Amino acid sequence: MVNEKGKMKYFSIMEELKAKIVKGDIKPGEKLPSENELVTRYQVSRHTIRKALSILQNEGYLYSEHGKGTFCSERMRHQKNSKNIGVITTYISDYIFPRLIQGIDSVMTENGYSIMLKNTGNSRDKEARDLEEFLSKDIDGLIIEPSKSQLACKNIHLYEALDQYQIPYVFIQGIYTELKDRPCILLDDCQGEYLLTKYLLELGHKHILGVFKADDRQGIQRHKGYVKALQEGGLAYDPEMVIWFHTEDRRTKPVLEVEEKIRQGVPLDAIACYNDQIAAEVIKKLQSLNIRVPEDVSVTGYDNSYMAENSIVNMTTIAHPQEQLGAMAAELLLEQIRHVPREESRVERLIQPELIVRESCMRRNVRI
Amino acid sequence: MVNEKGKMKYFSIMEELKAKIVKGDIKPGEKLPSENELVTRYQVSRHTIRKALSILQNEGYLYSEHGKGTFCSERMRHQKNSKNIGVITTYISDYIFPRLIQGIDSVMTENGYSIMLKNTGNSRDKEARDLEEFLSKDIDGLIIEPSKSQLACKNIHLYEALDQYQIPYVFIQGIYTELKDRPCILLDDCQGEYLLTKYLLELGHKHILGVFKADDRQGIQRHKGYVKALQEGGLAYDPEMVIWFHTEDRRTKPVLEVEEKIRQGVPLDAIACYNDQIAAEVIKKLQSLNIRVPEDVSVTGYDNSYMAENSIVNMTTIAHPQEQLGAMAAELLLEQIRHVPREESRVERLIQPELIVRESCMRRNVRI
DNA sequence: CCGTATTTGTTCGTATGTATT
DNA sequence: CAATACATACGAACAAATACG
Repeated sequence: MVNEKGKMKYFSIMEELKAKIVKGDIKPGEKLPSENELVTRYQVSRHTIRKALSILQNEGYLYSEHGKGTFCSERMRHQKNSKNIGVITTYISDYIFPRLIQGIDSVMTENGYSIMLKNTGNSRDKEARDLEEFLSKDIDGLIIEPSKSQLACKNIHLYEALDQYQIPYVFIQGIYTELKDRPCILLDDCQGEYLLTKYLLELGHKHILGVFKADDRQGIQRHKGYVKALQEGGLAYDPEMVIWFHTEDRRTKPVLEVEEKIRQGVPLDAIACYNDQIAAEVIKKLQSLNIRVPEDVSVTGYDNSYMAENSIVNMTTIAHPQEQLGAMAAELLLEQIRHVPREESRVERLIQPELIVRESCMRRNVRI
Repeated sequence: MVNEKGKMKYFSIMEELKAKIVKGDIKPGEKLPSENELVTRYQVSRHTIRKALSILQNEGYLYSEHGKGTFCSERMRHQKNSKNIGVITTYISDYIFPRLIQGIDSVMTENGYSIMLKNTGNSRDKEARDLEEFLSKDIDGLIIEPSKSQLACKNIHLYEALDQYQIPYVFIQGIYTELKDRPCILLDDCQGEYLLTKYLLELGHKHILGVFKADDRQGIQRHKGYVKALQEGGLAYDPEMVIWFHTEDRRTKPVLEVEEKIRQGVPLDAIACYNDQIAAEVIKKLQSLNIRVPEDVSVTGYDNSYMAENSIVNMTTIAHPQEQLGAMAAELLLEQIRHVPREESRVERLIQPELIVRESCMRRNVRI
């Protein structure tokens, strides 16, 4: 009772038709092939076709008229000027999120827009559901923080649907490689980690352990900056000195592997962490191992979050202008909504990082 | 193809079942006869029965479980069906807000709702604008954290408008006295501050300075608990030992007045602060005055926010189940949307506080 | 206006799959 | 394991609305 995709026939037919409608292959008001045509096309019974169609009718994608045919609903076309915009973030944490939203909100409220909020938990499937949800509602624009931005995007068709409906959207923090040309506000993460690593090198560190996230753009870029600084500093890049982690194991792997390296006796005098959160956990772990920060090991964070300023050891980190980022994204989206051409855009799209020096790093006395 | 009543078989069967549900002959949660039983009862084919049932399922009257049966829904059909709900908070800070929203979001998303977010900056005028905005949009319900909940409410007419449009709403954190009977999720702030103050008294403190917010319910309630504990402990309540502040001067007044009291030489061995944020600032100020916490002065916070755990001194505070509060508010709102009567409500509305003891308080040696 | 073909709507019968008890 | 109940699927027939020559 299952087809090759492991789903019910009526369900996959329904999905296929829905995708065509969402993408615009079937346009509002257009007549669908008759039930009998669909029967021969899909090689299923009429009953199965009718089941698929009835779902789409219930969801409002289709309507049918007795004796005439089945048609794509008009109501699926979006009325502009709902004065709503959507925001999709990865997490609703107390880490970056609040100030980001604050920045978006202040600009958007000022311009008379309301914000609809969704989050993905950094899951692609949830992102797809959120996008479909927003596509079915009336929004004038969308700000999206991509989920797992470094992996190939499965949701391209949904973004293409946004294009088709002329709903502008702006990426923040990261961008899918398949959608590189879309408007986007990024932090120069490569440069940021470069500054941090260079700073560590200048303090005389020789064995800098890197801890980076493998499944988002930020992680890859920060790693790049780390490598660049090492090479400029004349130190060989050693893959053994880098710990990679993913969203799923972020709470355990980084700290455990740092501990492992130390137990193995790997020489290290500094740890460059993916962000403040990881840095805070690493510092706690080091202290529990009776390793002092910064006296024995220097640690750097990233983002300049509250943790960087309110932890046991105040961290050297990179400023993350969270609120500004939100405000800039909002302004860029407003430009898109107002069809301001690229040349006239007044929104800077690459934010330059700024090194914040606090007390988590200390000069090493280098003996030769 | 018409029966004696001039209607389709499936249609009249559907109507007959619907009438039974509406009348109460079939009660919520009750199991319907199996499809085959209905087949023999109505003398129609199983397909016809399924067609009738599927309509009622789509309208939300019924749901069916594979292998178990078909059941009458708990929920009644909602007329408004935008599947949007509004949330109005006072601030979008990284203090309470993120986890609160997280709790609301997880419940609401699970039930197919989208969240529209607005914040007031604790301003009544902004709250009025937000309410008007939501009234003009299509929302099925509203969760509101009142702004300056202790002052007389100027926006009653807007809440009455919500009543008129039958848009249910739920208050969190506080409630306007004029709207006391409305559904609401509160923390027992009086009891919370009572626990803290009692704890301080048990540690032998005799001069407990209170710092409270004057313009919201929480501040007033916490002050009440503070007074209650003092009186039970046999200490006279001294208004001079309480610092009141408002939203507008929250960033400066509390710390300045604490400093002032100390310079005046007012004897004090403990400070009970309105929340962790104030406590953190007070601790910083005390340390800058070379007063040690907790050796010289004990300090308590409130909310058990990240600050309580990640500051220079880990604070004794009251747990604020932020995420749970959000989830409970969301569930209460769903009950309102589904017209669940008060007696059948399964949402607790007063959250009991829990004392979290950390290192910001220390026993005093009392000499007599 | 009529007749025919097309298209959706309703109904029945039958068989098999799968979850629950 | 068997019985029960819902889920999916195919086939067939006829009704009712519509389109078109």
